[in-house]
Amino acid sequence: MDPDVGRRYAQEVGLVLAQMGTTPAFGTLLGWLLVCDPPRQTAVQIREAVGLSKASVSTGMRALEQSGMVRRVPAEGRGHAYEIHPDAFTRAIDPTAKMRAFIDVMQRGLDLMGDEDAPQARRLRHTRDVYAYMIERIPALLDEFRAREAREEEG
Amino acid sequence: MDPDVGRRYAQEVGLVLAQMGTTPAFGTLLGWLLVCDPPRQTAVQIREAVGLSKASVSTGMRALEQSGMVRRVPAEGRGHAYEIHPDAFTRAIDPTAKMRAFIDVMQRGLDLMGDEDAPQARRLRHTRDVYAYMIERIPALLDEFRAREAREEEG
DNA sequence: CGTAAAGTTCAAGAAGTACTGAACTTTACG
DNA sequence: CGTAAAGTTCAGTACTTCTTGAACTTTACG
Repeated sequence: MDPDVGRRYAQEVGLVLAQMGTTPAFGTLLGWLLVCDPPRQTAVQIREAVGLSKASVSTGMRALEQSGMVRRVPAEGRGHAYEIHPDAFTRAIDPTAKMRAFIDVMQRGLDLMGDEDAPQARRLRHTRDVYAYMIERIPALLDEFRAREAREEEG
Repeated sequence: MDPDVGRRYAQEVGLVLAQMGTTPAFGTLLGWLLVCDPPRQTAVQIREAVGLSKASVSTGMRALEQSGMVRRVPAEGRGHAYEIHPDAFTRAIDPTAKMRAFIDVMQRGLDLMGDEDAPQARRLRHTRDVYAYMIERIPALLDEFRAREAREEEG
């Protein structure tokens, strides 16, 4: 991929991720690691590729590391390189996070009301229960996908 | 529920929703409509309850209406009242929205690469496919929940 | 049909946040 | 072991975005 195209794509990913609450820089770095060639790159390479400051690369890469999406690997010469985890998104970006937050705030409302079975609690109960059900079922879906993926790689 | 407790709870909901990209005022209004008694309230009542300006209530309620979470109902006397839809959250807050955004940006990366089967495209492909699979299966989960809910109301 | 309440719109101020330059610490080559 | 590259930290700046007061339009009661 053309380096210029890659840089712009990384920024696109940055925008998408930013709309989900990360900083643009965080998403840009992730976007670059998603498409870069070779897949392992040093901070200096990344910096030159995406055009962020040394400070932003340092802070952003640490956040990516802590979130478990990216890992450090030894590099020849000085410093170290970074590599995105193959299924970084499924590992770190929990699609049920939003639902959990809803469940929590609904439950808190029910606690404040005191009587969970009161008619006025219905609005809160319904929302809590829908999301609780979804979250309960989603892990099985992920397992199914992994099984299907494994089957395809054999066959 | 104590009016003061209700107001503070509405603000809590506002904070939770704000972390998902809405304005705090939007979430606060929604939070109030979740727990208020009576469930139908005029803009003036809402304004007094949550302590937002007339302007914020007006703008916020319109957004809630357009998102389909809240509907206007005729009020006695002047003006009109608002009422939250029983399953406002499941209707309007699509838990797959985030996944769709990821699928789109992964696909765009694959398009830029040209060759979808290239080894360097693997990182993009994997993420796209996981989320596509999840989205495909989630509607069935919602149906299951509704069926279960209907069964419980009979029994 | 006049008037006051209800509702809308928008410019301006306030508040929060992300990026970076610069100073500092750590690392490792020669 | 000196030095230069690599990496970290943080205060300041630039930017975006939410809220609101105020002026305006619409509604409906008397």
